[in-house]
Amino acid sequence: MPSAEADPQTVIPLTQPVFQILLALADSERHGYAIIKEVERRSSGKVKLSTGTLYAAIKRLLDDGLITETDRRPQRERDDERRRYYCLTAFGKKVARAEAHRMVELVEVARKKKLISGIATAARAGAR
Amino acid sequence: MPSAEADPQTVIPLTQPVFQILLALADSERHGYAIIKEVERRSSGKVKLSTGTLYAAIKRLLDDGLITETDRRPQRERDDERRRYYCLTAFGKKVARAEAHRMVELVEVARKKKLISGIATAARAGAR
DNA sequence: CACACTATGTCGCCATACAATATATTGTCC
DNA sequence: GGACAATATATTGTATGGCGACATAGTGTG
Repeated sequence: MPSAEADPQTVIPLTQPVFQILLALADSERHGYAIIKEVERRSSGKVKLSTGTLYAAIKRLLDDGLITETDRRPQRERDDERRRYYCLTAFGKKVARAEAHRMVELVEVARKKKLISGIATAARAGAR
Repeated sequence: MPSAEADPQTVIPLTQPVFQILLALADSERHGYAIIKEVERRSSGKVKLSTGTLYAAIKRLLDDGLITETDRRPQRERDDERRRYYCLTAFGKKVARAEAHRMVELVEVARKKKLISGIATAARAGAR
Protein backbone atom coordinates (compact mmCIF):
# COMPACT_ATOMS: atom_id res chain seq x y z
CA MET A 1 0.00 0.00 0.00
CA PRO A 2 2.13 2.91 -1.21
CA SER A 3 1.46 6.28 0.32
CA ALA A 4 0.25 9.33 -1.54
CA GLU A 5 3.84 10.42 -2.04
CA ALA A 6 4.64 7.37 -4.17
CA ASP A 7 5.70 7.92 -7.75
CA PRO A 8 2.84 7.50 -10.24
CA GLN A 9 5.40 6.38 -12.85
CA THR A 10 5.90 3.11 -11.01
CA VAL A 11 2.34 1.96 -11.79
CA ILE A 12 2.26 3.33 -15.32
CA PRO A 13 1.35 2.30 -17.99
CA LEU A 14 -2.03 1.12 -16.77
CA THR A 15 -3.89 -1.71 -18.41
CA GLN A 16 -6.91 -0.81 -20.51
CA PRO A 17 -9.61 -1.93 -18.06
CA VAL A 18 -7.87 -0.23 -15.13
CA PHE A 19 -7.68 3.12 -16.92
CA GLN A 20 -11.36 2.80 -17.79
CA ILE A 21 -12.14 2.25 -14.13
CA LEU A 22 -10.11 5.27 -13.01
CA LEU A 23 -11.80 7.40 -15.68
CA ALA A 24 -15.19 6.27 -14.42
CA LEU A 25 -14.25 7.33 -10.89
CA ALA A 26 -12.56 10.59 -11.91
CA ASP A 27 -15.66 12.78 -11.68
CA SER A 28 -17.81 10.87 -9.21
CA GLU A 29 -17.72 8.08 -6.69
CA ARG A 30 -19.37 4.95 -7.94
CA HIS A 31 -20.07 1.35 -6.97
CA GLY A 32 -18.80 -1.60 -8.99
CA TYR A 33 -21.81 -2.28 -11.14
CA ALA A 34 -22.20 1.44 -11.83
CA ILE A 35 -18.61 1.51 -13.11
CA ILE A 36 -19.43 -1.25 -15.58
CA LYS A 37 -22.52 0.64 -16.77
CA GLU A 38 -20.77 4.00 -16.96
CA VAL A 39 -17.90 2.60 -19.04
CA GLU A 40 -20.37 0.89 -21.33
CA ARG A 41 -22.50 4.00 -21.72
CA ARG A 42 -19.56 6.31 -22.29
CA SER A 43 -18.14 4.04 -24.99
CA SER A 44 -21.52 3.52 -26.67
CA GLY A 45 -21.46 -0.15 -25.77
CA LYS A 46 -18.01 -0.78 -27.20
CA VAL A 47 -16.24 -1.42 -23.88
CA LYS A 48 -17.77 -4.04 -21.63
CA LEU A 49 -15.94 -4.84 -18.42
CA SER A 50 -16.56 -8.38 -17.22
CA THR A 51 -17.21 -8.79 -13.52
CA GLY A 52 -14.11 -10.99 -13.28
CA THR A 53 -12.01 -8.14 -14.62
CA LEU A 54 -13.69 -5.46 -12.56
CA TYR A 55 -13.69 -6.94 -9.08
CA ALA A 56 -10.15 -8.29 -9.41
CA ALA A 57 -9.00 -4.85 -10.55
CA ILE A 58 -10.83 -3.12 -7.68
CA LYS A 59 -9.07 -5.40 -5.21
CA ARG A 60 -5.69 -4.47 -6.67
CA LEU A 61 -6.51 -0.77 -6.83
CA LEU A 62 -7.47 -0.82 -3.15
CA ASP A 63 -4.27 -2.68 -2.25
CA ASP A 64 -2.16 -0.22 -4.23
CA GLY A 65 -3.90 2.79 -2.72
CA LEU A 66 -5.35 4.22 -5.93
CA ILE A 67 -8.94 4.01 -4.71
CA THR A 68 -10.73 3.77 -1.36
CA GLU A 69 -14.12 2.63 -0.26
CA THR A 70 -16.30 5.53 0.91
CA ASP A 71 -18.87 5.71 3.65
CA ARG A 72 -20.95 8.28 1.84
CA ARG A 73 -24.17 6.89 0.43
CA PRO A 74 -27.09 8.37 -1.46
CA GLN A 75 -30.51 8.87 0.14
CA ARG A 76 -31.92 5.62 1.41
CA GLU A 77 -34.71 5.36 -1.11
CA ARG A 78 -32.20 5.45 -3.99
CA ASP A 79 -29.64 3.24 -2.33
CA ASP A 80 -29.08 -0.50 -2.44
CA GLU A 81 -27.50 -2.15 0.60
CA ARG A 82 -25.41 -4.46 -1.52
CA ARG A 83 -23.49 -1.64 -3.13
CA ARG A 84 -19.92 -0.74 -2.25
CA TYR A 85 -18.87 2.74 -3.27
CA TYR A 86 -15.36 3.67 -4.37
CA CYS A 87 -13.52 6.90 -5.14
CA LEU A 88 -10.05 7.93 -6.25
CA THR A 89 -7.40 8.71 -3.65
CA ALA A 90 -5.03 11.63 -4.16
CA PHE A 91 -2.49 9.13 -5.43
CA GLY A 92 -5.07 7.54 -7.73
CA LYS A 93 -5.85 10.93 -9.23
CA LYS A 94 -2.15 11.58 -9.79
CA VAL A 95 -1.84 8.25 -11.55
CA ALA A 96 -4.88 8.93 -13.73
CA ARG A 97 -3.43 12.32 -14.69
CA ALA A 98 -0.05 10.80 -15.50
CA GLU A 99 -1.62 8.09 -17.62
CA ALA A 100 -3.77 10.63 -19.46
CA HIS A 101 -0.64 12.65 -20.13
CA ARG A 102 1.14 9.59 -21.46
CA MET A 103 -1.75 9.09 -23.90
CA VAL A 104 -1.58 12.69 -25.04
CA GLU A 105 2.07 12.11 -25.93
CA LEU A 106 1.24 8.92 -27.80
CA VAL A 107 -1.48 10.72 -29.74
CA GLU A 108 1.04 13.40 -30.64
CA VAL A 109 3.42 10.74 -31.98
CA ALA A 110 0.60 9.07 -33.91
CA ARG A 111 -0.28 12.45 -35.40
CA LYS A 112 3.28 13.09 -36.51
CA LYS A 113 3.35 9.69 -38.15
CA LYS A 114 0.12 10.52 -40.03
CA LEU A 115 -1.95 7.88 -38.32
CA ILE A 116 -4.65 10.37 -37.37
CA SER A 117 -6.72 12.24 -39.92
CA GLY A 118 -6.26 15.90 -39.09
CA ILE A 119 -9.91 16.82 -38.80
CA ALA A 120 -12.62 15.95 -36.35
CA THR A 121 -10.42 14.74 -33.53
CA ALA A 122 -10.82 15.24 -29.84
CA ALA A 123 -7.70 17.37 -29.73
CA ARG A 124 -9.45 20.32 -31.35
CA ALA A 125 -12.02 20.55 -28.59
CA GLY A 126 -9.29 20.76 -26.01
CA ALA A 127 -7.35 23.45 -27.82
CA ARG A 128 -10.18 25.90 -28.24
CA MET B 1 -3.74 -15.09 -40.46
CA PRO B 2 -6.65 -12.75 -41.16
CA SER B 3 -6.75 -11.07 -44.53
CA ALA B 4 -6.53 -7.33 -45.11
CA GLU B 5 -10.32 -7.13 -45.04
CA ALA B 6 -10.50 -8.28 -41.41
CA ASP B 7 -12.00 -5.91 -38.87
CA PRO B 8 -9.37 -3.93 -36.94
CA GLN B 9 -11.76 -3.80 -33.97
CA THR B 10 -11.22 -7.49 -33.33
CA VAL B 11 -7.57 -6.91 -32.34
CA ILE B 12 -8.18 -3.68 -30.44
CA PRO B 13 -7.30 -2.53 -27.83
CA LEU B 14 -3.63 -3.30 -28.36
CA THR B 15 -1.24 -3.89 -25.50
CA GLN B 16 1.24 -1.12 -24.72
CA PRO B 17 4.34 -2.77 -26.20
CA VAL B 18 2.49 -3.79 -29.37
CA PHE B 19 1.26 -0.25 -30.02
CA GLN B 20 4.79 1.03 -29.50
CA ILE B 21 6.04 -1.45 -32.10
CA LEU B 22 3.38 -0.46 -34.64
CA LEU B 23 4.19 3.23 -34.03
CA ALA B 24 7.86 2.52 -34.66
CA LEU B 25 7.02 0.86 -37.98
CA ALA B 26 4.44 3.45 -39.02
CA ASP B 27 6.84 5.74 -40.87
CA SER B 28 9.65 3.38 -41.81
CA GLU B 29 10.55 -0.26 -42.05
CA ARG B 30 12.86 -1.36 -39.27
CA HIS B 31 14.57 -4.43 -37.88
CA GLY B 32 13.94 -5.70 -34.35
CA TYR B 33 16.80 -4.06 -32.56
CA ALA B 34 16.12 -0.78 -34.36
CA ILE B 35 12.53 -0.90 -33.06
CA ILE B 36 13.83 -1.17 -29.50
CA LYS B 37 16.17 1.77 -30.05
CA GLU B 38 13.57 3.92 -31.80
CA VAL B 39 10.99 3.40 -29.04
CA GLU B 40 13.62 4.23 -26.43
CA ARG B 41 14.79 7.32 -28.29
CA ARG B 42 11.29 8.60 -28.99
CA SER B 43 10.26 8.23 -25.35
CA SER B 44 13.51 9.79 -24.05
CA GLY B 45 14.50 6.49 -22.46
CA LYS B 46 11.22 6.02 -20.62
CA VAL B 47 10.01 3.01 -22.62
CA LYS B 48 12.40 0.09 -22.89
CA LEU B 49 11.17 -2.99 -24.72
CA SER B 50 12.83 -6.17 -23.52
CA THR B 51 13.93 -8.59 -26.21
CA GLY B 52 11.59 -11.19 -24.78
CA THR B 53 8.64 -8.86 -25.26
CA LEU B 54 9.75 -7.69 -28.69
CA TYR B 55 10.47 -10.94 -30.48
CA ALA B 56 7.42 -12.69 -29.06
CA ALA B 57 5.27 -9.76 -30.19
CA ILE B 58 6.85 -9.75 -33.66
CA LYS B 59 5.99 -13.44 -34.05
CA ARG B 60 2.37 -12.76 -33.13
CA LEU B 61 2.12 -9.70 -35.37
CA LEU B 62 3.43 -11.76 -38.31
CA ASP B 63 0.92 -14.54 -37.58
CA ASP B 64 -1.93 -12.07 -37.33
CA GLY B 65 -0.94 -10.30 -40.55
CA LEU B 66 -0.22 -6.88 -39.05
CA ILE B 67 3.40 -6.83 -40.21
CA THR B 68 5.52 -8.60 -42.87
CA GLU B 69 9.16 -9.24 -43.32
CA THR B 70 10.59 -7.24 -46.22
CA ASP B 71 13.27 -8.18 -48.74
CA ARG B 72 14.42 -4.60 -49.13
CA ARG B 73 17.74 -3.90 -47.47
CA PRO B 74 19.99 -0.86 -47.19
CA GLN B 75 23.30 -0.59 -49.07
CA ARG B 76 25.62 -3.42 -48.18
CA GLU B 77 28.14 -1.29 -46.33
CA ARG B 78 25.44 -0.08 -43.94
CA ASP B 79 23.70 -3.42 -43.59
CA ASP B 80 24.13 -6.24 -41.10
CA GLU B 81 23.38 -9.76 -42.31
CA ARG B 82 21.77 -10.71 -39.02
CA ARG B 83 19.01 -8.13 -39.32
CA ARG B 84 15.44 -8.97 -40.24
CA TYR B 85 13.39 -6.02 -41.52
CA TYR B 86 9.68 -5.59 -40.89
CA CYS B 87 6.97 -3.22 -42.11
CA LEU B 88 3.26 -2.68 -41.55
CA THR B 89 0.76 -4.43 -43.82
CA ALA B 90 -2.35 -2.59 -45.01
CA PHE B 91 -4.23 -4.30 -42.21
CA GLY B 92 -1.54 -3.37 -39.70
CA LYS B 93 -1.84 0.27 -40.69
CA LYS B 94 -5.62 0.12 -40.31
CA VAL B 95 -5.20 -1.34 -36.84
CA ALA B 96 -2.66 1.33 -35.84
CA ARG B 97 -5.04 4.06 -37.06
CA ALA B 98 -7.97 2.54 -35.19
CA GLU B 99 -5.94 2.28 -32.00
CA ALA B 100 -4.71 5.86 -32.34
CA HIS B 101 -8.30 6.96 -32.80
CA ARG B 102 -9.35 5.07 -29.70
CA MET B 103 -6.67 6.97 -27.77
CA VAL B 104 -7.89 10.30 -29.09
CA GLU B 105 -11.32 9.46 -27.72
CA LEU B 106 -9.87 8.50 -24.34
CA VAL B 107 -7.91 11.74 -24.20
CA GLU B 108 -11.12 13.61 -24.93
CA VAL B 109 -12.83 11.86 -22.03
CA ALA B 110 -9.88 12.56 -19.75
CA ARG B 111 -10.03 16.22 -20.76
CA LYS B 112 -13.75 16.44 -19.98
CA LYS B 113 -13.07 14.94 -16.58
CA LYS B 114 -10.37 17.56 -15.93
CA LEU B 115 -7.52 15.09 -15.82
CA ILE B 116 -5.48 17.06 -18.34
CA SER B 117 -4.20 20.54 -17.69
CA GLY B 118 -5.46 22.68 -20.53
CA ILE B 119 -2.14 24.14 -21.55
CA ALA B 120 0.99 22.67 -23.08
CA THR B 121 -0.53 19.43 -24.29
CA ALA B 122 0.09 17.65 -27.53
CA ALA B 123 -3.43 18.40 -28.63
CA ARG B 124 -2.55 22.00 -29.44
CA ALA B 125 0.04 20.97 -31.98
CA GLY B 126 -2.57 18.96 -33.82
CA ALA B 127 -5.12 21.75 -33.81
CA ARG B 128 -2.94 24.44 -35.26
C1' DC C 1 -44.33 -17.16 -11.67
C1' DA C 2 -40.86 -16.66 -14.75
C1' DC C 3 -37.40 -13.74 -16.47
C1' DA C 4 -34.47 -9.89 -16.83
C1' DC C 5 -31.78 -6.72 -14.24
C1' DT C 6 -29.03 -5.23 -10.38
C1' DA C 7 -25.15 -6.35 -7.50
C1' DT C 8 -20.93 -8.61 -5.77
C1' DG C 9 -17.87 -12.11 -5.92
C1' DT C 10 -14.69 -16.50 -7.22
C1' DC C 11 -12.33 -19.84 -10.31
C1' DG C 12 -9.62 -21.46 -13.95
C1' DC C 13 -7.64 -20.99 -18.41
C1' DC C 14 -4.95 -18.52 -21.47
C1' DA C 15 -2.29 -14.71 -23.33
C1' DT C 16 1.17 -11.61 -22.51
C1' DA C 17 5.11 -9.00 -20.28
C1' DC C 18 9.51 -9.28 -18.86
C1' DA C 19 13.84 -10.79 -16.74
C1' DA C 20 17.27 -13.98 -17.49
C1' DT C 21 19.97 -16.58 -20.37
C1' DA C 22 22.17 -17.96 -24.75
C1' DT C 23 24.84 -17.08 -28.86
C1' DA C 24 27.43 -14.61 -32.24
C1' DT C 25 29.21 -10.62 -34.57
C1' DT C 26 30.95 -5.81 -34.78
C1' DG C 27 33.16 -1.75 -33.05
C1' DT C 28 36.16 0.72 -29.91
C1' DC C 29 39.63 1.72 -26.60
C1' DC C 30 44.03 0.97 -24.36
C1' DG D 1 45.79 -8.25 -29.46
C1' DG D 2 42.64 -8.48 -25.74
C1' DA D 3 38.81 -6.67 -23.23
C1' DC D 4 34.54 -4.76 -23.27
C1' DA D 5 30.44 -2.46 -24.94
C1' DA D 6 27.18 -2.49 -28.44
C1' DT D 7 24.55 -4.75 -32.06
C1' DA D 8 21.42 -8.47 -33.26
C1' DT D 9 18.18 -12.34 -32.70
C1' DA D 10 16.03 -15.85 -30.07
C1' DT D 11 14.13 -18.94 -26.13
C1' DT D 12 12.60 -20.09 -21.53
C1' DG D 13 10.45 -19.61 -17.08
C1' DT D 14 7.64 -16.97 -14.05
C1' DA D 15 4.14 -13.86 -12.75
C1' DT D 16 0.40 -10.96 -13.76
C1' DG D 17 -3.78 -9.92 -15.55
C1' DG D 18 -8.06 -10.39 -18.64
C1' DC D 19 -12.05 -12.68 -19.27
C1' DG D 20 -15.65 -16.17 -19.65
C1' DA D 21 -18.18 -19.12 -16.68
C1' DC D 22 -20.18 -19.93 -12.60
C1' DA D 23 -22.32 -18.80 -7.96
C1' DT D 24 -25.53 -16.24 -5.13
C1' DA D 25 -29.17 -13.27 -4.08
C1' DG D 26 -32.28 -9.35 -4.07
C1' DT D 27 -35.36 -6.32 -7.10
C1' DG D 28 -38.54 -5.21 -10.65
C1' DT D 29 -41.75 -6.31 -14.40
C1' DG D 30 -44.97 -8.55 -17.59
